[in-house]
Amino acid sequence: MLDIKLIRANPDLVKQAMKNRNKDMDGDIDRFLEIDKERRALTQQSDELKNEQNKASKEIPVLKKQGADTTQLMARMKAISEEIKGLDSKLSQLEQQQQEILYSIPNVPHGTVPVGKDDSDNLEVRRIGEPRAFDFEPLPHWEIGKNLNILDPETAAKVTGARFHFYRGLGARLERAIFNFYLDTHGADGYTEIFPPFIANKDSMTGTGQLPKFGEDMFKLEGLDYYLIPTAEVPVTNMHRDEILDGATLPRYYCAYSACFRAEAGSAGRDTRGLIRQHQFNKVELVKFCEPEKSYEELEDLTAQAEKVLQLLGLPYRVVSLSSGDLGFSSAKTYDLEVWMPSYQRYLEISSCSNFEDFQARRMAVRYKKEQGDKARLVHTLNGSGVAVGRTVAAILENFQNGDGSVTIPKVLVPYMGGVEKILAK
RNA sequence: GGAGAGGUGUCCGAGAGGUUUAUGGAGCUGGUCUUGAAAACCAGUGAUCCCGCAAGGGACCGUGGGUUCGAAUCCCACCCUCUCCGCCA
Repeated sequence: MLDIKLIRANPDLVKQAMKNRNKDMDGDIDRFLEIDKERRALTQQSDELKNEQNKASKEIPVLKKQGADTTQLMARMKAISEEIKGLDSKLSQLEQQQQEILYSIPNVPHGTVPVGKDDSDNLEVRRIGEPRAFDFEPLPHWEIGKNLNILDPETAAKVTGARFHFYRGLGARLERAIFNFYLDTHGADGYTEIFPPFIANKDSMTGTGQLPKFGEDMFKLEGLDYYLIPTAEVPVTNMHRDEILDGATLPRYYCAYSACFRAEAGSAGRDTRGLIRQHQFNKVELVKFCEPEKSYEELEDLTAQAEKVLQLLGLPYRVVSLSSGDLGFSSAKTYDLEVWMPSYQRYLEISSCSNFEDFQARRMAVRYKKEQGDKARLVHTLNGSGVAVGRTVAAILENFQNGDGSVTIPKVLVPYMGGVEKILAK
């Protein structure tokens, strides 16, 4: 949610920012400003009447004690009370309309974000590692998984439906090894480990920006205002909703494992094979709360933290800065980490690290005070995948496959695999 | 799931239709006293949000409705916490 004052003071800046996102919102913004004007005028009227009402409420008992007749005054107050009721109901209507528009406006991209229409305008920032030259024909991970009997989408289709997987044996163990390795690595670097609920309520989903706009991408529990979380970002960021944090405790770093659930109504037909696009997948998420002045420094640091695990695994990847047209709704700036996938013959997103500035904090009312007695200010929130686990399995299977059909386990994972160094072909 | 109790400012805690635009503590800030500290005493402060250049005004006692000239206080619905019982990993 943007600052109303920013829209009021700088409507053209916001309009241009939306155009950079490929969204013409001129009409919405103009309507927003009209409502704002009317709302403020009515607020003033209502406040004046309430002032009169408050004064009368104090006079009436005094007059009564003196034995004076208050019927005439009370009759007049009755009329004022009706008038206030009318104004306030009109006001709450206006507020709701204004809120609706406000919730539909995405964040303003940061000045360093490349302006562009979609992912083809994303800017490659750096490339780490070399895609491997195979001396045999590499297989896609779903075939490797089938050959090694460690990935089983068919049984999952029977038990649940399309876009779910059973992992079996060393495959299941590999999944578990990866997120344990991620948690340990981030934990050692100062991120407090969190194990969150996998279900969150409507207020939380609104706080991080999934609602009201993207409800159809989520699984909602029948008859309840509860949703399966699409990412641990939701419960972890909402931990501090409606709180005023002590500035001395900032920045705060959290890491959390969770299963993630995505309905992804619009993605039918894409990446239908393998682990790339599932309704349920595992992810370790990094979340930060910090002072506004530090958030871009923290974004670089957060991105480096996510990169660290890819480097330790030895996976080749690149970092891209998303263009204004490809940026997520709540984000002011995002770096994607893309891992090399031999079967796709290109880099594929495995992590997304974003600075939301105060966009989420304003929705959630997360503030801080640097010193006691200071005015409360909104924090900046950031998060990034550190990183997606299912896609890591896919990347490991493909990048570290051998000519004999086996897959070599990266050294850092061997202890987590109970000493297993290779998954051998049957 | 059943029964009971309760949600008030940073914390504890009063208040049960009208001089409460929330009593009183604790805390915090400053001071007196003291070699220094503690204690005691004095004064100040009292969350947060909205409108306004300001003066000022308004909102806020779990949330949302309602009754009333007037609601923390009465009524209705919902949410949450605690205790006991049941069930369960």
